[in-house]
Amino acid sequence: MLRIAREQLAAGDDSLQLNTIARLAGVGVGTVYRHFPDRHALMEALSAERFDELVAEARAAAGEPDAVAGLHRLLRSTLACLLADPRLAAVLKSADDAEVRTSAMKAELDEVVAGLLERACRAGAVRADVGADDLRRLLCGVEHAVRAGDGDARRAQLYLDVLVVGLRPAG
Amino acid sequence: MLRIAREQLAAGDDSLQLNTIARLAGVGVGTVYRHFPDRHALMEALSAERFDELVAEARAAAGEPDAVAGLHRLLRSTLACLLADPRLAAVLKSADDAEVRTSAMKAELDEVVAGLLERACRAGAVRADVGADDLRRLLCGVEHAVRAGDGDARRAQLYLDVLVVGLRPAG
Amino acid sequence: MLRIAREQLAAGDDSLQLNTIARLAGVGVGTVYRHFPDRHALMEALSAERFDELVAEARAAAGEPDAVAGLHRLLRSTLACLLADPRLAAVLKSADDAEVRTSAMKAELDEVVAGLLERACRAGAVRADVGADDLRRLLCGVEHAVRAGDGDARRAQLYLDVLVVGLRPAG
Amino acid sequence: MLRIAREQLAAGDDSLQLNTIARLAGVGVGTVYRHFPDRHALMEALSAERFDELVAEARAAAGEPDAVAGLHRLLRSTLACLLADPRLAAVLKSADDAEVRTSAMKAELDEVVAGLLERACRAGAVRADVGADDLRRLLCGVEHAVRAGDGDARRAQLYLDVLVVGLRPAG
DNA sequence: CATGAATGAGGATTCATTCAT
DNA sequence: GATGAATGAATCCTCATTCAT
Repeated sequence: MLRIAREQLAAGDDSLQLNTIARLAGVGVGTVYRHFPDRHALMEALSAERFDELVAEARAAAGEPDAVAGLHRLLRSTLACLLADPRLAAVLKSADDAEVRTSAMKAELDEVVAGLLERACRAGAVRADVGADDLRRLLCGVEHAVRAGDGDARRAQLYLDVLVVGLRPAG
Repeated sequence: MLRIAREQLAAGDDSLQLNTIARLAGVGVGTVYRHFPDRHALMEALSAERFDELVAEARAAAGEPDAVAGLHRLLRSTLACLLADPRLAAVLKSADDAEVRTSAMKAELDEVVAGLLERACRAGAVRADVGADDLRRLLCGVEHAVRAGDGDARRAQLYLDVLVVGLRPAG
Repeated sequence: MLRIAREQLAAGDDSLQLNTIARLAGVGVGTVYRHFPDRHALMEALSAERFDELVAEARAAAGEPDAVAGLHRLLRSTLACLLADPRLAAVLKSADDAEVRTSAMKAELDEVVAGLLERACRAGAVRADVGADDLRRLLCGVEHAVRAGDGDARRAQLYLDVLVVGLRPAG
Repeated sequence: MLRIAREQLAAGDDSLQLNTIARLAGVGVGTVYRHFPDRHALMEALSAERFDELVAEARAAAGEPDAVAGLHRLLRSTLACLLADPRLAAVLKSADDAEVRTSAMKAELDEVVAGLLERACRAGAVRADVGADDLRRLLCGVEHAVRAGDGDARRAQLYLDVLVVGLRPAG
């Protein structure tokens, strides 16, 4: 069922029609509705797996001895995740979650990132007034900027660079 | 008619239904369709005025003797415009325009910004591999980041700061 | 639902609007669309019953010992069917069918008619260069001619007569 | 204006939208409406020229010394006209005319044909119970039959043949 | 007499959602 | 719990027609 939904998205159909998914998945519409009350819930479910990967990546980055290297790794891998799955970006941005698990993962991510940020800050690589939430929003912004143009992948590196430099304490 | 559309948007209705607008404006649906073949055209029309202001601001910023000060002013005013009118941001991002005038204004803006960027680059405030198009996309990204959270206006200043610093030549 | 559609047609409304039918039938529009994707499908469904009768009649006519009498009977009964239900004539004319069943019935009809034609041909009542398809088209033509005037039923007999005579081998 | 309409029809657009014609013709919609109150009037105007040709042909056919040869010529040329211009066929079938001129031409045609028919009848080539009106309707029927299939031109000759033979006194 | 902007009834179609089986 | 037929509000858009200029 999720597989079908993913295939639909991959095929360029962003509408995520529950009816269509049900038909393609060979199950009744009601069944889909039972599992995912609305499209938002479906979206969260769709991105949950990637979200897991994202958190794992973040945790690994936070585990690096060198905080600055860890931060760079975090930024890079997070952006990669966001670009790989637009759904994930949407979930990350959205203020209200359909599933508690999503909220929990967000909190977990923020906690991990906050820890890394603090270390990076003490190392002088990041200004003090930037929090985990800011970082999330800024990364979503970069994702947005990358997506705005044609699919030129080299821009992703440039924009990420701008963010890395921009995060340094001003002066 | 545009007034009604703006009121609708102000009232939180982003759907921009041509039918509804027609009804509220007291004109026939056909009239709306005559003026704006589709929603995109309407959106461009809605933002055209602001776009004018934006270009004027950009021209003023580009006219400043100090290129760096000019650039900062450009970034600040552009972000302000984008935040003031979500439609403008959408038009700025979109790759294909409904009206030629919109494309013309985009070209004009890019030209003005490109000139300023070059000067700022020679002054050492901006890395050489960032073009007018990149700046536009990055600003849209910042707008996105600002909008992502609750309406905390102070974040706008922070994110803009990050962009300004991030644009400096790395190293 | 089909009943309502038939009533509409009987009432002189040839537009077969799916919306109207839904309303009158007391079912949702979607229901009608589920059953009949477009008007053509509805038309085929409407005429399917009569088409059955037509095929049965044709089969009976083909079963007559005297091929010539059978052919006359076939022409007479077919024309009667076409005049009784304009939908049936339309379906018979149309090149592409919505339902496979319709195509199957057409093929069946043609087969039966082709057999009878051959016998009648051998009996000297029909020229050799007229096929089942031609007969179908000619009958539709006669139907058209009958309908062209005011509803003078006597003309039907005359025009059918012209066809019968016209089918004879020239000379 | 008529030229534009004809071009539209030639291009396969049978809708004959007065608005479109006006736009393409570079005149106001009102102007079109002034000349042709409705689509029927336009259609008649469009076919008037052909109708002239048809009447001229009929007159020529009626003028032939040999009534039978004349009748055959009449049938052949009329069918050719009908096949050349679907509008003409529609006008010929329609019971009520928008313009008096159309009715006049119909009357004229019928008169000419009636005369020829009577001569052909006396010559034994046509049954007595077929009038000019019947002939018109039968020819429209043949046109219909020809059009029903793919554009196989050879069928036209066959069906016309069937009509010619069918018109002979039975027996 | 020409114009063409404005009209808005009308018709087609979709799709989220329910609920009896 | 699963099903999927039924629902019908909602939306889109067209186009014949009018009438003030």
